Amino acid sequence: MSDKDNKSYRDTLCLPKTSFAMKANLTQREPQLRKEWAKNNIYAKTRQARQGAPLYTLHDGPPYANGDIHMGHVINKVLKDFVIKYKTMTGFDAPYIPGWDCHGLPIEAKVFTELGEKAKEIDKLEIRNLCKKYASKYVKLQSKQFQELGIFGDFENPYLTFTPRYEAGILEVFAELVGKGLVRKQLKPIHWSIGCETALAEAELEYKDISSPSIFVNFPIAKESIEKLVELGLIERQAASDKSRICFMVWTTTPWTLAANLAVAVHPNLEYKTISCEKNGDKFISILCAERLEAVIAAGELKEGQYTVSDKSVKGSALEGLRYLHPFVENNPTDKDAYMVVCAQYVTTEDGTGLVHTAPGHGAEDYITGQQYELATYSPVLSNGCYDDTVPDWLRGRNVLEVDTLVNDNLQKKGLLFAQAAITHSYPHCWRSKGPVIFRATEQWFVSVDKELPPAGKTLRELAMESTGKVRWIPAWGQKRIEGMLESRPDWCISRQRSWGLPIPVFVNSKGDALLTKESVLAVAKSVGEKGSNCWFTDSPRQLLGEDFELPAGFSFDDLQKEENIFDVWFESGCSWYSVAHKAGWPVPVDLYLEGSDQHRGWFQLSLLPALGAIGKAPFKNVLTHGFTVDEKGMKQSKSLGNYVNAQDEVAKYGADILRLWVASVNYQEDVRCNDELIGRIQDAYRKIRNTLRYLLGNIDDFDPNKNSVAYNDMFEIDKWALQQLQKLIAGVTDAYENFVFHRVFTLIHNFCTIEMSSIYMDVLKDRMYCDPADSLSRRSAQTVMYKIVDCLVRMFAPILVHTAEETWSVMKFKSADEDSIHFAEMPKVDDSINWQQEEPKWQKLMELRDKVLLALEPLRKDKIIGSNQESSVTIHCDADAAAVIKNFGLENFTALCIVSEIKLEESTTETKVTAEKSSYQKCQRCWNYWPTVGTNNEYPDLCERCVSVIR
RNA sequence: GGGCUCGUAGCUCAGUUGGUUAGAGCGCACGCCUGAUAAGCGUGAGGUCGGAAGUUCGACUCUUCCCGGGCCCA
Repeated sequence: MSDKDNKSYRDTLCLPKTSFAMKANLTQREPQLRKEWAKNNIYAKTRQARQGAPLYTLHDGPPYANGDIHMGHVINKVLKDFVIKYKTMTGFDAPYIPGWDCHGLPIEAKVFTELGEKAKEIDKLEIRNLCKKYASKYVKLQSKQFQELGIFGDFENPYLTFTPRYEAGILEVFAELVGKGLVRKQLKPIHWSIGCETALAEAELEYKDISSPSIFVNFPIAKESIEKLVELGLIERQAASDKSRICFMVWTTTPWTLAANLAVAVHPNLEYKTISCEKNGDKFISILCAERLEAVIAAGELKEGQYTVSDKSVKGSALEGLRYLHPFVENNPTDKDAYMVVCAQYVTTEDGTGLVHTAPGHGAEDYITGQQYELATYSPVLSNGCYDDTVPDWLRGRNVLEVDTLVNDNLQKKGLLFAQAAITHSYPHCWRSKGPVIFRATEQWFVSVDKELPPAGKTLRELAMESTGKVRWIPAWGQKRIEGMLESRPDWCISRQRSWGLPIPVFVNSKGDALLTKESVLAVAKSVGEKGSNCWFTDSPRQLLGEDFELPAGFSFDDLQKEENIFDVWFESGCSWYSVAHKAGWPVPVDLYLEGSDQHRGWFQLSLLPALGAIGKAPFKNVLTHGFTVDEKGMKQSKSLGNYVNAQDEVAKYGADILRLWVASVNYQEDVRCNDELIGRIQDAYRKIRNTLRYLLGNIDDFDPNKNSVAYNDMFEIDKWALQQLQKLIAGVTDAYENFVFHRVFTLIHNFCTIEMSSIYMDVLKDRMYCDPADSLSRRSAQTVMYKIVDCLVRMFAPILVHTAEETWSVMKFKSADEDSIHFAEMPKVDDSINWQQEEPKWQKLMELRDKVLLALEPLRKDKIIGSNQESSVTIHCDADAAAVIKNFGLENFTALCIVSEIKLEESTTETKVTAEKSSYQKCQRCWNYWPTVGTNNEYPDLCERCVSVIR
């Protein structure tokens, strides 16, 4: 038999035929598909297709409009797209309105950097316009990059936080909070540039090493507190009455802040001792942390014998409440308590004395401690860096950066300066004036979280804590996390002293009274909604509020100034549930917020608070979070570490569907390991799915479901099995999608393609599909099933492999639904008439037997007795049970299932055993089976009976 | 330093309320096929479940501590 003859039989076979290419060529095919989608307005059409259907609202959290998108964006947006597409395919009207966070310092800072020297001459409005331009540029860029991932949405009409409509919404929410009395003004220390006389944000600080004074200062303890120390046993009674001065020893590197000292902080759990010594003729007993003794002795250059240390020690908590005298301020300048020991967790033993000089008006931690102990936020420093009149006269009007020597001399004279030196340390400087930055308390606007608000009479914090139980958090620990944050969060400082943002609409009169009422805010909201927030800078108060606005008592338009604070951008994005969702007509709470787990503190919390304040409800029903991308070792990714994965590069290299499949393959609830290799590996899985489709499509090329379908009951057993497996798959995939467990969708589909399809069903089917007559029941039975499988598979992975699904849909000759795009189609549902559970035990036994058969062939193959399975003849020595299973199934069917030429059954009492040998029959040159009928036909001596009948 | 969280084969994932020799797919190795062919099939080797201690008759599953990550704070 020559090759040529073989060829002639080849032509009598029904081999797979399809235009669906094996090679995906995603990077070229995908852009073409997207062009088609754009041309056909795919998103608008999806919405039309679901008009009137129940809404499913996923509200997009706005990414910051700066820079290229990265892998974090990819995960976030692709997950959202999975949800939107899945919900659409299950019959919901699932709109997606993408948004961008456009205001804020990073953009303003970039614009300043780009301007360079020119920045100083440019006015606020011009800066704002440049910022708007900058933000718009990146909105456009990111929008394009998102769409390149195959994401559908209203990218023509995204929400941008700088638009008048959005800004007005923020003010409308703010008005509610104002109306409920939640907004108040309070002093708070912030970074202050003396050179620029302006507040600075963290991002505007440059850290430089400078030399600062390092001084150890004794704060004399008040008489009544000395008595307590005696009671504690830390001070001996005799010592208390002799001429020693008993002090708390503190350490500082900013002597100028001593003028604003209001407290001394200790760590409640550290041990404190006394050191007694004589220095410069003064006798001291100083209290300090036991662990710092050695360092302090060294700093004071005390020699052995010049000092004694107490044996007794007390915990810091025992010192709480003890009082001292300020070293140079005679009377407490504030209207609140001062000059006592307080406890703070941040006190360390790394430097200093373990007693921390605390000036609530001049330090972040000091401020928090001050709040806890109800101290004043005392900051006797003017905007130009000079002391005000509340300090001792020898400091008044002096620049705080030039008084270190004065302070030291004063302390020296009083004998309170234990030691002084210089240290070099990193210290923040202003990025523009380059001078050192100070902490200075300024008036800021706050949203109170502990003030009761009408009508419930509960605080925002209480409402927030109650609301978390009503939200479904995915994963569930999100609830604990956000509750922890809500429990401990301070009042929300919503004001910033910048240009690029929405102004806080506060007016002040010359007496310094602020005009901020629900009505005034709503009046400004109207102006802003019409003209945009630039009007705050261009219009007069009268214009902003409107001619008919009724000013409250004490205010007149002739005496009204505008404040120039802007909102914290978090307040802006925290109002999106109103500015976007509510204004789009969606019911609030919306169905789903879906962001990275950092947003528990960020967007989730800061959307929850305004919503509770304004409407008394959380803005979301479900909150789903995902983890962060890390490198292959699980470490944080960064450009500087060199383990950064560039999202654009990956899309360009592999195509969007590969990235999307990768997102679907990982458990996003945890950190996601990610590098080029890991993404590249997903291509294998993609190819398996693609080839499975290709094979199925190739085998139904001549199948018209309307004409050739076979009823379930008339099908071959293995075809029924395949349909049963499909139902099982649909059930699993549906459940996984419903619960947002996309990696289970991936695993289920991938395993289905690999095991049920490729390695079992499609392999078993070859003989029937290729060799039986084209229009035979056996082929039509299998084709009915394969058609159904393609149809269901493509729908099930459509939300993930958006391009490949569309491509598949387009090559399907007979579509089961008359939709132009797979993305309008519906998800398959389980066919309840097919009871797959019932058949499972039977099939499990059959498959186990099949495995035993296949295993028995291996030795023959190894010994080169057979090559393919078809060359073998198998004998199964099986128990009655197994024999029954096989007989019931049909020996012929089982032989086909194993793809061998012959199986003989021999009942045996022992354990089931399979033996195999080379078939004694001849090989049919058409179907390659070794069957007894080969050679029985004279006309075709090289064919089996079946093949003879087919080619006749 | 604090809150939350994660750590099962090379990779991605399963492992119900603690209970037989810890599973799957991929990858890898070896072999087969050459009528899915830059495809397809089979077989096999890989984990003692981050580490230690404890509770228990019995723990990957519970407790404590430690190590190493991540997010958010300080």
